[in-house]
Amino acid sequence: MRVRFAPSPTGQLHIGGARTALYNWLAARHAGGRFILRIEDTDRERSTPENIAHILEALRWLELDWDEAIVHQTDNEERHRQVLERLLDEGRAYRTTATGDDVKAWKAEHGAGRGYRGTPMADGAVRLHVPDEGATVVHDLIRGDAVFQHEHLDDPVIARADGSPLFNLAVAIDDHDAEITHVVRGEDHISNTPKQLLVLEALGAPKPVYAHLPLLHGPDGRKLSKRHGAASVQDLRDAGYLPEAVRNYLALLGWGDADDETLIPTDELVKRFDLGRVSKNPARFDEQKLRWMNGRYLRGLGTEELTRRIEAFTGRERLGPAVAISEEKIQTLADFWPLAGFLYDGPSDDPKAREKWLAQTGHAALTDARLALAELTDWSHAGIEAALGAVVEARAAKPRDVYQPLRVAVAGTTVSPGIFETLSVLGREETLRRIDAALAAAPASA
RNA sequence: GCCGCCAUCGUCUAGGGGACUAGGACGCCGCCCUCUCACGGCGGAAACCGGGGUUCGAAUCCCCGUGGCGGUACCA
Repeated sequence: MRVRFAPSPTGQLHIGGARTALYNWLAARHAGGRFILRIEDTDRERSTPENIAHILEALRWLELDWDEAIVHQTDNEERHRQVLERLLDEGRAYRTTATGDDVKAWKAEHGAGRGYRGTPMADGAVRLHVPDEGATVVHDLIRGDAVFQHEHLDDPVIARADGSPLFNLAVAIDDHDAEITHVVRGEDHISNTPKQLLVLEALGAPKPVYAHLPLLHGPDGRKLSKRHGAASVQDLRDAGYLPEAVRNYLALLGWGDADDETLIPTDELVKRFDLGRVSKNPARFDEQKLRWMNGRYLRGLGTEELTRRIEAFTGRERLGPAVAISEEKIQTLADFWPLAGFLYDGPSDDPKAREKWLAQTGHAALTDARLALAELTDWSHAGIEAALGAVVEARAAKPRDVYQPLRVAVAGTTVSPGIFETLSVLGREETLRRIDAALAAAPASA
């Protein structure tokens, strides 16, 4: 099996494109085949080196490795032109200056469902002759056979008037030259397929098997865009998702096997993946499920590895202790700093929290807690818990009435890792300093 | 308009004529755990687009309708 992922570098790698790449990669790895990367840069207006770099970066981040030298479609232009000449010489293609309006006019005369047939001219764009009789059948692993009656098909334009090859010509030739056996791509290409098949046929080339993937939509069923939050692989990375979680989630967006498992590590995905089991209906990208899944992967990493990832993500160092006490509370790498950053950068400022928890009884409870902590000799999770437990008991208070003021004093907010863990990581000195600052800022009389 | 693809809980899906009182996962709701937020555990609500066939029997097969999507470029 030889498959290819052939993005056109007109922007960042979108999530839909990432899934297409993943399915190609999974199919190749599953079969022990080859995964080839081809950049379709024949659209010179929109294809830029920056965009190519973005795509490669995204694929590397996803850890989808390709097996052969990257093919740039523009590098094959000579070959495309040669084939074009041959097609023209053999009378399988012709030139015509007919414009879109001409085609429309032609159809008004011959019927809307009738495929356009032009008259050969001395110059103009090149169109491929489509026979009037018969049909081209697309054999699709996912959908079965799709039949395209030739009478409905327009003679497709395969090159510009200047002889530069167009998409449907270039793709067919490149797939053939690269000996691609399975073309796995988005469903939006399904109606291009008969055109490419016709080119292949004119060339006398063998035909690959196709697998047209259902499209990916946003949560509202519309085209996925930045409006929905993450739309590109870069967005996903910046949002703190793990590549292994993204692979797992994307694999399940449009594919599932009989086992019904949800958490499937990549090596297992490779073992189970089957193009024939890809779903036919379009899927919506639902970030909630990705978040959940990412949390599971994140917690499965182990504290040490998770710390490395969070340090790389935040650009901060020595986060180990904070990561250890935050692990079970975060879903993404990006969740960490808002939750535990106060340990390093000082309490955040939440006036509402201070108002609610540091006035009157809160102030008194905090004062008692400070006393107990100041004399505590065993500054450990257990020691802190025992000391504060005694304060709760002595005040005949609810635990939260002692712990929340403390939390607000050291973290500045009402949400943080466990209070005993937090204090033990913070250390006695820093803890007392923060309590004093909180006490001073919110006098008991206030 | 024309050509084509698709149609199971809100979402992703399992289901390939009887095993379906339609299963799982996310999300949602409730309970438990609990110092906050989470994590975890337990339980619950929630779907076969409509109509015709075929068949002893249809979520599963066929047809029609409806709806959604894609294509319809001298873009890819």
